[in-house]
Amino acid sequence: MNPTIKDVAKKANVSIATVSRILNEQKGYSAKTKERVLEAIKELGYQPNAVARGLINKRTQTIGILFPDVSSMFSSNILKGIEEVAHNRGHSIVVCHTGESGNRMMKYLQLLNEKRVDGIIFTSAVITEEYYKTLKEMKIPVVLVATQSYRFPLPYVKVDDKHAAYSAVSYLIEKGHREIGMISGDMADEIAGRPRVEGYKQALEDHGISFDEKKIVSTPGFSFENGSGMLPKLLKQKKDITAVFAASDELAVSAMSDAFEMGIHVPEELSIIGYDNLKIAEMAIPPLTTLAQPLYEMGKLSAELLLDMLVTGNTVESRIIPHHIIERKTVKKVN
Amino acid sequence: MNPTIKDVAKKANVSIATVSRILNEQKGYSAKTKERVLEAIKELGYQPNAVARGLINKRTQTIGILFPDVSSMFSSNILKGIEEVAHNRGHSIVVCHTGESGNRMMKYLQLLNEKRVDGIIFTSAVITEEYYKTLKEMKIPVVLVATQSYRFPLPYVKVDDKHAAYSAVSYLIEKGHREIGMISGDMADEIAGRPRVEGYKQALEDHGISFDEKKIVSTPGFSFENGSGMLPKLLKQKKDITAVFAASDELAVSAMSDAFEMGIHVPEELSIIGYDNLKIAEMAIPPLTTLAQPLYEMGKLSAELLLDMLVTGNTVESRIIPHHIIERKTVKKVN
DNA sequence: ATCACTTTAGAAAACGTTTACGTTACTTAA
DNA sequence: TTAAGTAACGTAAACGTTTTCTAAAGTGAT
Repeated sequence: MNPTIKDVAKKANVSIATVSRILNEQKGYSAKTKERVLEAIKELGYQPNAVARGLINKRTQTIGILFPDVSSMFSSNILKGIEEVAHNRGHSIVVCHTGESGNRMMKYLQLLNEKRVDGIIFTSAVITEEYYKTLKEMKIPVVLVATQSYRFPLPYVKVDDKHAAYSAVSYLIEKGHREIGMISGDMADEIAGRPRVEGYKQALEDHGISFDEKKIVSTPGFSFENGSGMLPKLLKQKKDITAVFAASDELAVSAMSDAFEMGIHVPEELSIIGYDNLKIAEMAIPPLTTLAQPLYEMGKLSAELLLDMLVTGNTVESRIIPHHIIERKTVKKVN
Repeated sequence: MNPTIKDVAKKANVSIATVSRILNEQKGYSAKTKERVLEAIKELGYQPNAVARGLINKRTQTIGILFPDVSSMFSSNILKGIEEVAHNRGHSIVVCHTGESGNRMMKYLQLLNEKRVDGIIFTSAVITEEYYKTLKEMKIPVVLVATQSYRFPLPYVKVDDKHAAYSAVSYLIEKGHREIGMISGDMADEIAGRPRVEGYKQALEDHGISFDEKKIVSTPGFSFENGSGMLPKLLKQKKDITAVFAASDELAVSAMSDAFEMGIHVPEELSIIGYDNLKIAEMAIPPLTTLAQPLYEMGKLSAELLLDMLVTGNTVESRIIPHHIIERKTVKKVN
C-alpha cells in the first residue's frame, strides 16, 4: 500500500499533525523537525492522498467540463485552453461528452455532483430549466463558454455572434461583393444560428443591399456533413451570387468541396468566408479566410473566471471576446 | 450543505448502515424499510459522496489520460473513444496535456497518483525509464494507445506501423506507381517514424523497386506546419516522382497545399496517400486517400482493456489493430 | 527565580462512507 | 415449547487527511 501520513509521522517521530502542518506550509514546528519529516517523506516516497484531503476540505481541486462533442476541433481547442490554466492553478479536469442532443447531460451532472467537483464549465449547448435547476442545487460556480443563456443568469465567455457575422459580411461588402449568400447552420439555434443570420441581414441593410430569402440556405447543424450539397442548393436558388458567408469553417470547407466538384474556382469565381478559424481553415486549399473566434483563449479565460469565482466566492462578469477576421485566400476583391 | 447519509438515516429512522446497504444493493433489510429510505433519499435529494466512498473503497472510479496534445484531431478521436466506454462502465476520466516534449509528464504522473486514479492510459509518447518507474510504483493498470514500449512490458493498442506503411506503399505500387517519394515525419521516432519508413522500404524492395535516399524527406514532426515546404524539397531532390506517401494526414494535406501552390494537380500529376484518416482527410480537396488507423475504436478498446485489468486484476494482452486503406481521390492509376 | 508570552508539538474530533461484528426478532422443525 | 437457524438491523471502527484545542517547553524581561 501507499505510505500514509501516519507512516511518515512514525518514521520521523512526530505526530501526524506536525507532518500535516509541514506539508501545508503552516507554522508550528522547528527547522530540525521539518528536516526530519521531509527526509522521512522522501525515504518513504510518500504522496498525500488527495481523496482524503478532498473529504475533509470539501474541495476536490477538480472541475468538470461538459462538451456536446469532445472530438470536434471546436471543442478540443477550448479544452486545451481550459486544461492549461486549470492545471497551472492546481486543478484537474474531468471531461464529459454529453452528445449533440445532450441526452447524457443529466447523468453527467449527477456524476459531477457525486464526485464533488469544485466547478463546472459548460460548452456550446443551451441550458434548460432542468439543467439550471440541478446546477443551482449543486451550489458551485458555473461558467459557460461559446454559449450563453438568455433565461438564466450564468456568466459566459463568447464572441458577439451577431456582431461577428456582421463583420464578416461587411468585409465581403468592402471587397466589392453585393450578391452575398449565406449557409447558415441551424436557424432555430438561438446561440449560433439566429444571431449570425441577423448579423448577416443587418450588414446587408446597413450597406443598402436588400435581403432576399433565396440568398440563404440553412442546415441542421454546423458540421462538414451538414454542409454537403448546400452550395449547389444555394446557387440554384440564386445564381448570381459572388460570395458566401458560411456560419462555420466546416460548412465553408464543405462549400469549397462542392465548388470544386462543380468546377467553380475559389476565389476567382466565388468568394467564401468562414467562421471559427479552426485548424482546417489554414489547411484548406486555398486557405480559408474566416472570422476567428479565439477558442483557445476563450477556454483559458473561462477557466480563469471559474477559478476566480472559486477563490473569491463572488460571481463574475460575463465576457464578450473580441473577434477578428483572418484574411487568407478565399475572398477576392471584385468591382 | 449537501445532505449526508446520516441525514437520510435519521429521516428514515434507520441506521446509516442500512442506508448504505440499500444504496449498494446488498441485502439485510425489508421491503418496507427500503421504501422508507428511498423516499427519504428522494425528499432530501441525497446524492452519495463519491470522495468519501473513494476513501474507504480505495477506488475512485476515475482514470487518468495523458496526451501530448489534447487539441489535436488525433488525440481527440482517441479521447472520444475512451470517454465513451469509461463512462459507460462507471468511470470518469481526467485528461492531462503533457506537451509535445513531455515536460509536464512527471508532474501529471504525481498528480494522478495523489488523486488515486484507478488506472492510466498513455498516448503516443515514449515511456522513459523514469516514467515507467513511477508508473510501476503506483501499482495501477496502465495501457498504451497508439504507442508501445520496446523496453517495458506495458500492454498497448495500436496498428502495426511498419505493416500499415507497407500496405499504403504497396497500394501505390499496385496503382502503377514506381517512383514513389515519402514525407516521413521524424525518423528518429521509434514508434511512428522509423517503422513507417521501414514499411516503405520493404514494400519497394518486395516489388523490385530500388530504394533511393533522395526519395525520402523527413520532418521534425507530423503536423501540417512541419510538412510545409517538404514537397518542393522532395521534388527538387528527385523530380520524376509520381506519388508520395505521407506519414500523416497533416503532412499529406500540407503536401497538397504545396502542390496547389506549385500548380501541380493532385491526383492528375501527382498521387498522394496519407496516414491516419483524420477528419481533414475527408475534408481535403480533393478528398485524401489514406491509411486509416481506427482511432476512435482504439480509444474504446484501450479503455476496455484497462477496465478489464481493473476488475480482474490480471494483466492483459496487447492488441494490434487492423488497418485499412480508405480510397478517396488523391491517388490515380498510372501505367 | 518568577512571570508572561510565544513557539513547538500532540491528542482527538471531524469529513461521509463501507463493513465486520453483534444483537435482536422472526421462522421453522421437532 | 424450545432449539436452531436466518433475516433485519445497529454499533463502531476504519479509510487518510486537516484542524481545534491543549499542554509542554522555550524565551526574555524583571
